[in-house]
Amino acid sequence: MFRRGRDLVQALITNRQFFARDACVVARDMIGATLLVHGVGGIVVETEAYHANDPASHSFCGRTSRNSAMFGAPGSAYVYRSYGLHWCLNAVCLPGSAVLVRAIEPQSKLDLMRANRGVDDLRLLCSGPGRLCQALAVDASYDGLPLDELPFQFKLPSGARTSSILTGHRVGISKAVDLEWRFGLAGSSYLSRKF
DNA sequence: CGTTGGATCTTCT
DNA sequence: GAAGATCCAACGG
Repeated sequence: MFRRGRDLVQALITNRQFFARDACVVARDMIGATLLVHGVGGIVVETEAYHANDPASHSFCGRTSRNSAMFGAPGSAYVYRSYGLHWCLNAVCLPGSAVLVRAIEPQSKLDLMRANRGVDDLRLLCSGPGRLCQALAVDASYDGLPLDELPFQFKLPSGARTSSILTGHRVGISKAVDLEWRFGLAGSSYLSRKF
């Protein structure tokens, strides 16, 4: 009993420590981790880092009601609407910085994801920030929630990393376009686009 | 293959 | 009023 509780606290501390670092480092380290929402999800295969003093970041011009979750606790979710249609899910790192989760390899509750997306092809379920939010049914009501508590589950891969990480330019931005802050799992069939 | 335009909301000018 | 961390269907070559 005591042991269980102690391990739980330990896990929460390490989880918070994991996110309370440079967003680029966190973005790279998140590749291969398992992310679930209500048990739906899979393995993170593509991420992008956004810094507090990064012209491409929502937080660059300071705190607003939309981006306030970016200034919350490290390890919490920042969810925003993109192009008026899609939701995008981020993991908050140091204050004002975050990692955009761009693609997931579907693993858990595939049929639920298919139903949420209205698509059968596994490769089209979570390969893109808007797609994965639709597949995992993430919307504004998840903004600010901690990723290490239900309905979220976030687990780092156990053991040493076996596959290599791709690096590239971030997608769909017009500022700070030269930075290579996009990361992906080499060889994955579930990336949103080529590197 | 590649390109284009429409859907539709939030923020800032 | 314009632009945006997007997606998809409809084109054209």
